[in-house]
Amino acid sequence: MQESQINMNRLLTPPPAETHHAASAGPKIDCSTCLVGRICLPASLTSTATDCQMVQRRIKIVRGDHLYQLGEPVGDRFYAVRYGSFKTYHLDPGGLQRIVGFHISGDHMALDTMGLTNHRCGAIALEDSEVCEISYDCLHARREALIPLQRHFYTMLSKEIAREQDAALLLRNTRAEQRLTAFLLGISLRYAARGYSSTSFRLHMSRQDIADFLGLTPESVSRLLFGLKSQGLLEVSGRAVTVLDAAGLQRLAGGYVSPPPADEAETRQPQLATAHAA
Amino acid sequence: MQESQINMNRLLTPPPAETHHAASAGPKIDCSTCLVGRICLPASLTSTATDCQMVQRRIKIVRGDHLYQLGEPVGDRFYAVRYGSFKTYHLDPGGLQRIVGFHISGDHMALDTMGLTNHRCGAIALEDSEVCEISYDCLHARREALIPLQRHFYTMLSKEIAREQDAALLLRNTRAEQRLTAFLLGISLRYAARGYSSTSFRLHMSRQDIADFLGLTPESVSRLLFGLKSQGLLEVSGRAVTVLDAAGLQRLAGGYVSPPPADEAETRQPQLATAHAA
DNA sequence: CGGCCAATTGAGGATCGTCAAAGTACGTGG
DNA sequence: CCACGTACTTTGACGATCCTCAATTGGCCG
Repeated sequence: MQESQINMNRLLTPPPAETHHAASAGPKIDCSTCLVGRICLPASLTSTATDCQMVQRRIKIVRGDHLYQLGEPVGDRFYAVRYGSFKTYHLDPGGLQRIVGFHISGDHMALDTMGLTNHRCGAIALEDSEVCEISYDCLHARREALIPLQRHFYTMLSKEIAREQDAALLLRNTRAEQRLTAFLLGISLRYAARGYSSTSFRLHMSRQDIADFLGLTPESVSRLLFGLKSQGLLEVSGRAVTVLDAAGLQRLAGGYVSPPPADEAETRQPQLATAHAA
Repeated sequence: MQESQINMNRLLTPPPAETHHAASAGPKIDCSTCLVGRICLPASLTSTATDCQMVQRRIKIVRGDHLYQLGEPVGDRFYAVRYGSFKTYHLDPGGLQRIVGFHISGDHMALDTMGLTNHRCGAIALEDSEVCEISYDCLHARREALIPLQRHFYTMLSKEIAREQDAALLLRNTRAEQRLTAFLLGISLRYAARGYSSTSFRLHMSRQDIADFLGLTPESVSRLLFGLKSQGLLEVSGRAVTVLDAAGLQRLAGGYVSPPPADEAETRQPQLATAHAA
């Protein structure tokens, strides 16, 4: 966590009503007087938020600095942007930084970490900014007191978000062949995790559905499958698929898997590999 | 909700241990004997799940039938696939069905509806399948008793998922120009919602970041911006943007917006259009 | 003023979509 | 059991989109 007091590049950032000039842990932070309160929180909840000290402190981040690092342990908190803007990113399988999204005032960040132990994304300030740090404690008596079932529920939600992020990552950064390969490998892995054969399975969806999911056309899917067949990587007959060379497919997929298995993909270690520019 | 007793296309679906042949609301459903229990739930939680009657009933769905419809009101429940497979879809701005994802045994569905009132996606069985219906009630004493702050928190998470889904939708189905336009309009809308000018603003991120986020190259972004400029739709100078013809941009974006504003995109009414089966 | 990074511009080419048609699987009905 | 119709899948030719590579311009900071 970084803080600072310098401020520049303030084209769109009106000076906040009253700013504490460091990570301020003042007695009580009043959400009802916050200029972005109506975006960040329903009006009916601002007084509640103030009462239970939802915002524990405000943090200033200098342009270019991290609010939180990728892989960093998650504290029991998330953030709301008070002013300024951020980008969040994660690393693709090649270890390159890839944008997940942009966040401006009123937006929330690190919501996807609720059920995780480490940050999946890093957050960098695009300009000098300030965020409100919000603790989960105000939402539950105490996080440690969460019943395991609830905890698991949160984890599921976080992974749902992670799944969508990974799907978007794949769509943004890969070519058709790589995308399809990653898709097939994903299916294979998921079946394997459930005790089915990972090398011989049936695609229950149509080519149209696969194409749609991968941002392609059915014709392309068909041609690409033929291509993989020609390379001796798999056997395809209609919807029946047999993986012949899993390692070869892995190589083609280049570390991507889509969609990730439902519950078995823990915080993955981004391993460095061949780097290719955008 | 549909149920049936016929079963076919069972290439990958071993007969579940003991199957109730309709939507069965038997006294207690035992998760510890379920074959997918280890995928769907941590082993340490299966007995807890059984005790608090987490799974209220099991539902059979015939191939091609909906588990839930798009736009349908959300009951306080979500689903786990017991066997079979599903696709989830939503409609693009043109009203066409677009795949969100595929789900096989052990996967969860409708998790993204926790904080919503209506289903954002429809779910269709790709083969004869069975799901476990799980109530939120086991996670909290009673959903109605949720404190407003918690409710809002859930809503935020759901919208986070929705945001990611929409981003993926955009990436899959649009061309570069449409994508960039949708991006700019999204920025504009978000600024407007925060009281800033929606017609004149500054892009705080680099062209590289924009390109990365949209699955393009910086060169393309640059060219496309020039194109929009040539069409008289906006004025660009470095990172400063002035929208000249918002209506024209809307037309180009074709109903897409990326990313959706943080909190103002409520449950959209899906208009029925061409439907095509699995 | 000079250096560095970001942004632009240009030329060429690979990828993948579009359109059209033929082939195949599957379920239905005779 | 076989014929038929429908929907899905494959195959082919062509073209647009967008990436790649390279060089130039512009802006910001020391």
